Amino acid sequence: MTAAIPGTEPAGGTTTRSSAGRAGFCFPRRTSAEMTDLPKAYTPRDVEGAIYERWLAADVFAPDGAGSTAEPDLPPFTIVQPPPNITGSLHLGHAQRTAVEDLLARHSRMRGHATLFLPGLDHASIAAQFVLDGIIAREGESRQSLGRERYLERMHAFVATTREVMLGQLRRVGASADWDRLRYTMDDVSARAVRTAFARLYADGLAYRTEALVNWCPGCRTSVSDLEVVPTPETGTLWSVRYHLIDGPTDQPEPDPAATIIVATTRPETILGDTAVAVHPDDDRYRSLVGRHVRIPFVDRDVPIIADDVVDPAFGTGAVKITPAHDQDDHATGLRHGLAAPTVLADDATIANTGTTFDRLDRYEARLRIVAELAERGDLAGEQPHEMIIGRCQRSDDVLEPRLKTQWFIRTAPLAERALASTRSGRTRILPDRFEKTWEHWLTNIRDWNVSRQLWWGHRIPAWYCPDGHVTVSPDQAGPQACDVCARPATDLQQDPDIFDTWFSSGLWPFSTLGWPDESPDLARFYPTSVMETAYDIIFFWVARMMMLGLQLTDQEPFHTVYLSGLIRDPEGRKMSKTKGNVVDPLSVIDETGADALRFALINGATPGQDQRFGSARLEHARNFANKLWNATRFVVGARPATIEPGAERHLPDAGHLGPAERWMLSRAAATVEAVDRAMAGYGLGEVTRLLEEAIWGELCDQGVELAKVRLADENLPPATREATWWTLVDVLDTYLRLLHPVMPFITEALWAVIPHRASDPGLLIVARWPGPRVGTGERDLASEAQVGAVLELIRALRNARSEARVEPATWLPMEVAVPPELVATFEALQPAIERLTRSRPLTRQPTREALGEGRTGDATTTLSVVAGDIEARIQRSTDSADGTAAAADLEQARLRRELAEAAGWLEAARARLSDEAFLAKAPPPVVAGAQARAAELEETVARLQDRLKR
RNA sequence: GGGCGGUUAGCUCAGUCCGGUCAGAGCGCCUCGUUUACACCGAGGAUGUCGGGGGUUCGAGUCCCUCACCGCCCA
Repeated sequence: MTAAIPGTEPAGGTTTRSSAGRAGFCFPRRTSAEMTDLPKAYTPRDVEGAIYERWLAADVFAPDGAGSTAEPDLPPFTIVQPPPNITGSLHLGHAQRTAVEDLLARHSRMRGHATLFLPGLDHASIAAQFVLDGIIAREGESRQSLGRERYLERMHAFVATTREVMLGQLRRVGASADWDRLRYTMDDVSARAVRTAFARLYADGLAYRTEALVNWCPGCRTSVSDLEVVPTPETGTLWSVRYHLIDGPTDQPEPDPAATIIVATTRPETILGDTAVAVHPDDDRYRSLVGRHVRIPFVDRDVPIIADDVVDPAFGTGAVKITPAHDQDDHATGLRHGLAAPTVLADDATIANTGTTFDRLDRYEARLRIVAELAERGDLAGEQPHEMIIGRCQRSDDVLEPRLKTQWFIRTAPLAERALASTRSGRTRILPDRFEKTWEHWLTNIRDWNVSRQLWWGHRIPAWYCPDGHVTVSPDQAGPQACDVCARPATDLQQDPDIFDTWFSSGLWPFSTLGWPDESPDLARFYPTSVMETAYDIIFFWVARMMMLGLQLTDQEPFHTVYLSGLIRDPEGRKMSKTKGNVVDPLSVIDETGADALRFALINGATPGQDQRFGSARLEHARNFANKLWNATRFVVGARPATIEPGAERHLPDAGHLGPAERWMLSRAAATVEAVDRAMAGYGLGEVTRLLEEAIWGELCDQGVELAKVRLADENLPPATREATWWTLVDVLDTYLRLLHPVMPFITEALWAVIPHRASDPGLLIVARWPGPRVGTGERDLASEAQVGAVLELIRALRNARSEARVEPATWLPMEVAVPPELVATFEALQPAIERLTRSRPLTRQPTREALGEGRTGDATTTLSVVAGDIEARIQRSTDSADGTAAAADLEQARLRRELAEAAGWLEAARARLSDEAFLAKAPPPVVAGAQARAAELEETVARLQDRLKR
């Protein structure tokens, strides 16, 4: 079995085993000499690309791929990726979400579920147009100058390039997605789903077309939904304008210069569209004026003074102008009072159709001119700064205009009701659950959803209008044959020029990706999906609409769990944004530290729904952890006893030859499996990484390996003993590589390839089994954990004492130790390791504490006393060196006094507790017993320390 | 105005659901150290009245009330 292929080579190496399923994508087995040729430091760059290629070649991503090891009896697991916008490149937030999704997918795959991680991209109509408009503007072109057809050609070319960039990024992050099922919100299947969905909603009376006040963005030249309005506090001006009264609408040619009513407004330019002045019905100041009329300046329109409850008498003068076509509240007032609603703003927010000299002026310029002219006429009664909230466009930041438009709306009330029922009943669960409150509030107050967009890039609304105004909605790609109402031929019909809000196709995503509206095999098998992962800031855009449309159109919850990630912020806690210049490119991070480190760093700090700051410290820590794991594996692989053949098939360590340290390691690994399973079950992903870091770095590397080294190096031990130790290390390492794989897929796959496997293992870790009953590390062994734990505690205490006494770390000193009977066997078995780790030689075990010899080597000035639990030890300092000076004795005395003070403090607290009769009477017995045991232990420790200090 | 989250070691954060060795981790800092896996390392150390106040309880970062500050969402 020779395979002199460097570890960094991609696929193509020989395999040592011949199971048909794994041939061709197995890492080459190497001889011992070659194994230790693993580079000293982990260089992700050298392995990640090759490993990803290997996964692809093995066809392990797809639930039904050739390399799949899914068990047919288990239900499938589906996670449909919320598609990122195709407008450019992925940012850290995308990387984080992909890491979480991929983690869930890999975990489920290893547990034997047929796992579909379905990737996709979103056409993002308004966002994409915004980006493309910027690009063509630099070429001196515009949407209008190109025309719809050429504009869309440009768009297709643009997204063709960004698409490849983004898919490349997803692969670099390590997404184990089924690329053959890659979907795009503008592909043919999605288009058909959109048409069908809309036609069904229309047929069910849930889609309707009406003239209504919409949020209009003059920059984007389209309406936007309520969700896309960003309320922005600004300091504006509140102008007071004098309106002149006339006796009636027609009978008085000129207003009375003396009789006026003063209205307050922040938007003087909309005066041109005023159709009333409103006051509160109970406002005595104006009671007599209600029913009279005023003449609107510039347009000379005579309008009534009306009384309405919505007017706040405390606002401004208590009288307000009413502009139904350009203000949400005024619109409602206008409807109540049957007022006309003349539109005075064009799509680009210039003044229009007023017949005044202000026509074609921009809204802000018109405002200034109007204010100036009012002042000139003496009708400006005052102006003052005014704090207000104005709506801006989420995309372009333009100030939005309420405008009357005829558009399509989705009736949300019945849909929201079903979505609420799902979460209330627990059929769909939102994590963290506090977001269910937000969810409730939003869905109970939801308004109808405006889905028309006056854009070009997106799904065209499949509605046709005949010259008589009849509406025909058709799901057919070719459109209707004839008008549904009057049967006019299709040639007489005009399709609605508008497209759908992007989020309409997003709402269909969990099932349109699986073939809906067809009853496709994928839909039958993978729908409803399992988990929807997304950032909490788009719970309404995405999750709510998927739930509403999913329930309405498929009669099923589209997913049973919603996992809401927090947002990634910069080290100062600010949102990352291009304008702030604090965005981090995930690819540059991956280039520097590897995808695994990035993933670990992103998941390590993650608590569901909680934002996290991301900085280099976190990342370096993750990289160091990867390197630690790399080197631990390097050690294990290189430490193979000569009696084990290179490439030998893996088997469990021989129980008869296990020492305490081995049993401890196996038990700790079993404990970690349990803890990780618990954390995973609760989606505590950050907890998973913490557990694994502690188990791998804190236990296996810092303690397990250190204990094992001594046995492995001991030529006097029988081969079977050393073999058992090595197989233990292999077994534990194998377990941890499996547990860590969903978080750090590349390095674990690379390392797993160089440790021995069982015949039943597949050739790749990605499809190997998650540790558990079938592939476990055995049972917990609590006795071994406690005994070895006591010895580890002794080692810590000895090192501590030496360090505090400023003993040179390299100095070997004689030690005597008294060990309680129940620990003797463990102690003796670990004695060589204890000697080595504490630099104690010769180490003499005394039968009792009393036998610990003061008298043997001298007095207290040359002895360090160590008390660790039930074990007590004396380190004999050499009298012929500086260690034996009076200064050293002082240090020892000081150390003992400190330890005594600490123990005495604890003891005092414990006694106080036990002397509290209420505690004894009311606390549960186990707690009392625990307190008593602790007090006894502390008494013993205090006594021993006092004893040492007396001598 | 309503709702939610945060406030724990110099910094970044776990721990709060299910009250009793929970006062933790990493980074930073200090002291040592080239023991053949790893200096992307090891051994050791210092630092916190767990935001303030009140309450419940034998016992409270942990439960309740209240206040303050920071942030987010909704209106």
